[in-house]
Amino acid sequence: MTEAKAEGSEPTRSLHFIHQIIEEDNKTGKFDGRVQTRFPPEPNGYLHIGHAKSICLNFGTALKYGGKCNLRFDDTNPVKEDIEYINAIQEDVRWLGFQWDALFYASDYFEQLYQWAEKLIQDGKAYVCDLTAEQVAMYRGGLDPKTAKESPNRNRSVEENLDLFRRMRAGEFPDGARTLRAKIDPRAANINLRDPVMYRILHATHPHVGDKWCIYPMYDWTHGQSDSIERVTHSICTLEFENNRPLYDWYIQQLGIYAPQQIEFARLNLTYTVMSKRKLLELVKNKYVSGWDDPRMPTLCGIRRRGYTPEAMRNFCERIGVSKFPGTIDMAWLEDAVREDLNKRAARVMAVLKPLKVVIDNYPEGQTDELDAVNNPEDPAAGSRKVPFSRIVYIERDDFMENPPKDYFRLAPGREVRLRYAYFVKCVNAVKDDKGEVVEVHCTYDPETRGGNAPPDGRKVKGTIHWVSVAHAIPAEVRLYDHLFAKENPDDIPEGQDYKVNLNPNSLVTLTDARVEPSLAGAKPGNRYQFERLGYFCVDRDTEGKSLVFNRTVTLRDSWAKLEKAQQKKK
RNA sequence: UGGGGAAUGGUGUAACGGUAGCACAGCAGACUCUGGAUCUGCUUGUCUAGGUUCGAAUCCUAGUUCCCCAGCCA
Repeated sequence: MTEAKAEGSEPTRSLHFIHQIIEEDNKTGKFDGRVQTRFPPEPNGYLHIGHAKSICLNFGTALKYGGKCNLRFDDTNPVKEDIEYINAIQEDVRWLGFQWDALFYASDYFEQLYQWAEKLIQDGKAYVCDLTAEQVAMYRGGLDPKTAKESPNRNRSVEENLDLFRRMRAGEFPDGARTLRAKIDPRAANINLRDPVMYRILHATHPHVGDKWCIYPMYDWTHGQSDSIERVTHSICTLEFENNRPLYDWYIQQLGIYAPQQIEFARLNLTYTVMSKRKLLELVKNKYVSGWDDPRMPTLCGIRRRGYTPEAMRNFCERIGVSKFPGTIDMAWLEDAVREDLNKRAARVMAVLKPLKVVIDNYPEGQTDELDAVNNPEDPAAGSRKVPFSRIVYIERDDFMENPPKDYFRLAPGREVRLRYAYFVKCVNAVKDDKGEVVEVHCTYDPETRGGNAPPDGRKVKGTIHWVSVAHAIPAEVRLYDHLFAKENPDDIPEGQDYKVNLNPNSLVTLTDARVEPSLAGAKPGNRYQFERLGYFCVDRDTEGKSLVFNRTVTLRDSWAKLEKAQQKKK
């Protein structure tokens, strides 16, 4: 190894293959050093985490190279698209933290596209076909070109084609009666080149251009030229469009217009969820979830409601990288990304999810203490607050065990623990109901441990648990979320079954009897907190007036839970 | 069956003929008023077989496996 690292030189961070291509293009002057990308969603559904990867890539690339990135709706199919989606998509892109240079609609180019179509007809490069959809499929043959044959209408005269096409536009024919097809090669090895359909007849109202058209261009006839019109340099898209690139190139070449460079990358797959728009729509429509923004959904509005931050999302997209390998990323990465972000910024508070009453026998009745609690140990500027303490407190049910294993550090008969920020308490006895369930625990406290400090005798406790004062606590509803699907790969299903058999029946557990510390009074929807020792939570939009509703964004890392699980496995 | 792509630890991603690195997960330990955070250490990898070369994840040849395409969807 030579002295590769010159002193003072920046360690060069490695570029993924797309940025390598761009830097190479900039070096050779292919696009005069210009970099322009775009995010081109179809407004037929809500954006999901997979789109976030594309958004971060496209907008991030423009930002990195001082270029432009537009938002363009590829709205070529009015029967599936809707203004609801157009609005939601814009909101989601903004939430992620990006601002487009221009907002376009592919439908803005419909007239230009139509003119270009007439030009191809004039040049003998397109023809009107009378075959039905089924017939077209049959004539096109299977994957093997040997089974293909050409359309009987392939050699119509230019005049007849032009006349028919104009009458298609004029609305003379019913839906599906005819199509305009590119005259390329009926027996091409690449099936996309076997005289693809350019226009279909669709008497439908378009969400953006209304009833202006009754013929609509196919995506393939629209996408490349739209990029060309906008002068996109690097047209970044997902792998499945590799097969279509030769077709886009053909159109651009026949038209003799500016040619962007298409680069394909692998779309994002995540464990324990589905990303297909069709499936997400089905989950919403058939009420498997409460809506597009159900916090269990991988939609951007869903994870937003769940409490994820845009910073965490962008960081996640940065970390997973960009390549052409269609792998699946472990959901744990996403969770790690939010934890990392929220750890630095979320205020710590105490909340008891499943309350168990603790009476401190030797604490004076009617007395209240105001104890200092740190708001965020990761951020001294966050300051501190007062938390009220009194004779009866709630602790977490899971923090008491009558017959605990050795490595259980929490409260148990005869054991002493620290109540966070308050006192050491020692369990005297537990009171049970007729069913044998512990309903109340009695403790004594040590006044010398006020503030949670160790007593003069140097006594130590292994566990510190959280609590709220019964007299001061605020009731709250807490929604605990888990993976939407019970299997890493929801599509891993038994013969003849459906992916929905893998839905996780415990993906939502609602706790209606939680208590939170009084400082949370007046918390607003969207506010994020760390409930100490439990996880990160945010105030849900269902919160109204006094009734607080929290969503669990993600649990804290829990080495005790891990231990428990491991021990259960041993048994 | 035709065409287009891709293969590096459990997962994802670097290395561009010269020490296989990073992150997540996992394991062990330190520290701790969160079994949190932080810190330290560890396990695990170049699809296979040949070849070129002083030297191959990288170049060549052959094979294997996986993904995508047969909408008037995008």
